[in-house]
Amino acid sequence: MVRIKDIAKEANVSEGTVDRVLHNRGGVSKKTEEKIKSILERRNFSINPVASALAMKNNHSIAVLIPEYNETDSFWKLPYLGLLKASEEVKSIGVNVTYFKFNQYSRESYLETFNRLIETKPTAVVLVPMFLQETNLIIDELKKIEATYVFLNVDVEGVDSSAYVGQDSYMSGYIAGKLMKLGVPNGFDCCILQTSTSTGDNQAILKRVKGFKDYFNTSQDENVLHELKVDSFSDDVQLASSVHQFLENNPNIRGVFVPSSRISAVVDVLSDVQKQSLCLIGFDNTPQNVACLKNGTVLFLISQKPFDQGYEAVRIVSDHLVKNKVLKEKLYLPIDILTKENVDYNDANQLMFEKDLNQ
Amino acid sequence: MVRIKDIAKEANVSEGTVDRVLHNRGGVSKKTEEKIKSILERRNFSINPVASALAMKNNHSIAVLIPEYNETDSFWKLPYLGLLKASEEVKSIGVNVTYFKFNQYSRESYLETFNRLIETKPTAVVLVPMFLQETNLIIDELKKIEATYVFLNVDVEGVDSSAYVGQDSYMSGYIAGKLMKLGVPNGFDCCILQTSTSTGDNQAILKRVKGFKDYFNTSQDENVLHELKVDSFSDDVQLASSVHQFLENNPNIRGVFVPSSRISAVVDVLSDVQKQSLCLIGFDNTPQNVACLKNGTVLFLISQKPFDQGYEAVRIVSDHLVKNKVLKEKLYLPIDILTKENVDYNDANQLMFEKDLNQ
DNA sequence: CTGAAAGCGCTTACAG
DNA sequence: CTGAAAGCGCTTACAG
Repeated sequence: MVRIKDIAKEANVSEGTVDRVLHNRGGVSKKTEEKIKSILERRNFSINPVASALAMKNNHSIAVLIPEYNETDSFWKLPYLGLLKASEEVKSIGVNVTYFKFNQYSRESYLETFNRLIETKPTAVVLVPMFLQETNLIIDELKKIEATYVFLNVDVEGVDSSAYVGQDSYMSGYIAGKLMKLGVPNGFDCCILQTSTSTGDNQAILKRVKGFKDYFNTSQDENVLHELKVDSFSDDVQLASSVHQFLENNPNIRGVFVPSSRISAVVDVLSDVQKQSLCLIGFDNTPQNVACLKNGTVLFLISQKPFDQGYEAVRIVSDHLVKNKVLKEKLYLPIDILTKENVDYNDANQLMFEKDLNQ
Repeated sequence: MVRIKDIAKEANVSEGTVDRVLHNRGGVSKKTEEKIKSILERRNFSINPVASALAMKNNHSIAVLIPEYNETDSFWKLPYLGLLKASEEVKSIGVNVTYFKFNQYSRESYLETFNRLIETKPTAVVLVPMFLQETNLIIDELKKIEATYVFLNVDVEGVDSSAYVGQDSYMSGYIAGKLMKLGVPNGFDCCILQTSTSTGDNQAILKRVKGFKDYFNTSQDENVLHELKVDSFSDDVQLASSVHQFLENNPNIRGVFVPSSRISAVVDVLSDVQKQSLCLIGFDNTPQNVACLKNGTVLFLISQKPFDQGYEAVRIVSDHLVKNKVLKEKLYLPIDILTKENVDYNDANQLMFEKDLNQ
């Protein structure tokens, strides 16, 4: 390993001078600068980030603003684990990550939690921008203190952000459309099943639906596309009656697309015959959905790679803070197509990390 | 931040003694040990990994034995880039990675390159075990020097290894079978198209074919499965004549499965009508294959995630060396289903890394 | 069983 | 414009 000391000796200068050209701090004569640069190049020098971090007492801090999760509402667990994994890794380059969890159904909680966050004066912020109006307030604050901030999982249009880490929702819906066409025999119909009320991550769902429809409309085969809106996925009885009535009225339907993460709720209210005859496609690898995939009722799930989203968000921000890498505006994660057969292979990384956690 | 120095002062001992109890190095009286431990606890001390890494001069070395690549035969480029990315990251925890490239068609090159590698006395080795007999010799050597070694991309049965990073080939073929069933209308036939001669990664291909057939046999629909073996994918003229003759003799065929990475060669010899009417499914996201996916001739590609394979191999070995994490025996990477629509999102990581390289 | 000191490779004042 | 020296927090011999 080539050290600054080695470069300095070869150039007949002090280590301080090498450091000055390495970081463009100026105050070095053109001549020595050139000389040092050429030696740097030739010896293929690269700074030792560990020593650098130690000397600088690198105390970058990333604060994360993310919804809390629990047993029944566990979607945010996976992004959180991904964040945690990256946090552990970046510790060794002097980056400290702290978490602030809010209630995703409460604007007050969102804002209040952010206020606690901002008091810690982080150098960068990773946030899930749940509520548009409040997010605008937050962004104003962040700009004031000149913090880098990246959006995680939810991309808000019309709001500047340093970067976004998540999925291209439109395209993921488009792909769901393609898979649906494959799963439903020609001449039969499909439907899109969603709630009529809006929830937090509505934005993504709207885009998925748009993508899905667009695929249907551009494709030449003629399958009719119906739409069913229900009040809630949580009220079993009502959901059951809406779905059954709808399917009776439209006996030609052979495919159901659920653009939210709640397809398992739909499966729960279907009869065995319906499970057999319908091609079901949904989103997100929640435990419940994965169970439906494995028992064969759901044919495909599109995964957002939530674990990876969290992981990448912390990584790119760290690399930006420590190594001055440019933040990519949009970091779109893979659109995973999950089937019964490949789902178990899909989160080796995440499983390994969870295992480590329990040790 | 609480430092060792602070703990030492409070306990009226030297920093060295605190270090001894932190790492259970022994040689500390029961009494002082207890005292220090309680202070550690109370002050909620945790070691600064940056300083630790620097002081330890962590000088682990990983040597990688991997096939070389070039323009036409570029499969190994992606694993290499993945290895490179991880190498950069683990530098900061004191791990150095060096590369040794061999000619994948020459046993002599394989063995001779390994001999050069072993002279550098690496603490761990990542290798692509191309030739069975030679691999056995290599493993013997590695055991002698007690080096950790992990297999990359190719898993060799009947040979001990510390770990394997790659795909579950059988299952990936099985999934190809499932997708083929979706793409081919009921009542029509399919065929598996492969070379009759064996090549290096034959093992994987055999397992894919087995998986594919198994899916066909367990599924209730009746599509007949044919097989066509050709001499080589490189001889266009001959390939064209074999394929055309075969398709004429079996006009009922609507799907072609190519279990190697060469489906693009098959596409090149098909007529426009054939391209239209056949459902084509292949392996690996080589540039040529991706082009076929994008222009719509190939419906699905199964990806091995070659970039990630390289990346993970270096990461797990590093974590093993530095953090004493146990090596997972089999690290199966996701079985990616690629379509025209999602292929561009699939290697954001790899593309970002390539961009960084060029800066 | 314990301490004092040097060193890991880089950065940061300070002096000139 | 440049150098010498101290320091980041931990680890490693070495001496006792």
